[in-house]
Amino acid sequence: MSVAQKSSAADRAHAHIRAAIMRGELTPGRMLSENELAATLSMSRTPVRAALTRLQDEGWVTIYAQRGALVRELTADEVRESAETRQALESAGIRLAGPAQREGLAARLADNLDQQEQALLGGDVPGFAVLAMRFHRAFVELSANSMMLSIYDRLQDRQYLSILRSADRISSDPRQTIAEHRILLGHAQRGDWTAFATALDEHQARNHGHGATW
Amino acid sequence: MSVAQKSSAADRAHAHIRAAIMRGELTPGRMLSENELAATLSMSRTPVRAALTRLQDEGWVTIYAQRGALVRELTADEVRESAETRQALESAGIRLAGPAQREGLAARLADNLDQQEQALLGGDVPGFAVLAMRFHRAFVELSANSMMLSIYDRLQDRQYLSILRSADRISSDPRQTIAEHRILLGHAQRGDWTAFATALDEHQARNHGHGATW
DNA sequence: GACATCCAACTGGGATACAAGTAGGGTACG
DNA sequence: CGTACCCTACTTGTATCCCAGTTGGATGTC
Repeated sequence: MSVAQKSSAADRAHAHIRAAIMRGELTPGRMLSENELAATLSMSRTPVRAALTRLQDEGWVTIYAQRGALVRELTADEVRESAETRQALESAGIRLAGPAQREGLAARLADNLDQQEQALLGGDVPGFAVLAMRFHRAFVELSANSMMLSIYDRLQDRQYLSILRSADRISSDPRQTIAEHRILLGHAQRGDWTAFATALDEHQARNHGHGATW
Repeated sequence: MSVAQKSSAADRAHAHIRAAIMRGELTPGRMLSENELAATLSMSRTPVRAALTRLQDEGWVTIYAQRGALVRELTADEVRESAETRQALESAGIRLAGPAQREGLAARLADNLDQQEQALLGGDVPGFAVLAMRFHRAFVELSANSMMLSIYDRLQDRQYLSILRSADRISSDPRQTIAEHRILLGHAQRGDWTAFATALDEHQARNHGHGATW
């Protein structure tokens, strides 16, 4: 499959705008014009429009009738609600996990944790954030439930920026975070899934409020 | 606010098609044409297209390029995954509930249960199904988390038909369902939320597999 | 009859044209 | 100077047009 997947103009527009927001080029409060976007992307308004409505469904922008699309700010409430929802799915993932799913978990978590430590030693905060996000995503993967996973991804995706920002705030004591992660890993290695679930709840409760989940 | 909310043609198209699917007029496997829909709705293809893409995002149809939009069938896997996800959110709702949210719960559940029994006595199975859905939705409402609630609504909404269908299958022993619901109510009335959460888990586990959650 | 081929009638994707609504600045008037 | 008004320059919403891809039946061939 070396041939590039032919994508529609609408998909390209969606990816472009979304990436620009994630990179921080398009900041909240910025007003987007269909004409302007169409011009920079060398396409007509039609696919741009489709992309914007999709971005609205995904929570990135708000479209005001006859006025334009506004890049949305994540409110504090939204961050909190999103974190709560993600935690709910993580807990469910643990509960739904069967032996087959649990099989390779400990090894993967251990590997991820090593990388987390290396990232911190190298001062790579964004790298650490991504790894921590993957660490938690692994719990939802346990569910073997693609619907849950897609919902989770959407939430985590949308929070990417604020998670990255909160990384700075938290980096004062990242060792504490990793220590808690290591406790989870220990339970997983021993196969004590009840203790694992309990520890995850506590871990989440401790992080409750700052928006990031790790 | 007696004036009817002015809605866009795209919104009308979306509501129309979605309602037709929910009513069972448009059955899975049916191929929808933009031209045909535009004609029956007396509008151009443009708003119809917007509606169809949105319906695709919501899981109602699948759009095949240059061929048309297919009304989707709910696969068994999808029903199972959806049920698991809904249960995850219900459990989270209970856990997140504060005293303020728990306040009126018992009364509301009791009222709902009375209506459930009346519906069954009257042989109103669809009515019973709707009431049972509301019963479970109440748990998610406890979370005071609008994001969770909207995700839950979308899942429940999409499963509406299969839930209604499974109502027939289950109606053989609806008293058992109501009895379990009454146990939950009892815990809520006593304020024993730990027992409530446990009973909910068991209740869900018992229903696991038939797609409906009640 | 079986099969390859072709072609016409569809499909949706995108570009463009037009309609309708909004916001804000300039202007006339008090 | 303040205020109401209006007009212009935007915006999105919808309609229409064109294009490329798909499909399935008619047709020709063996």
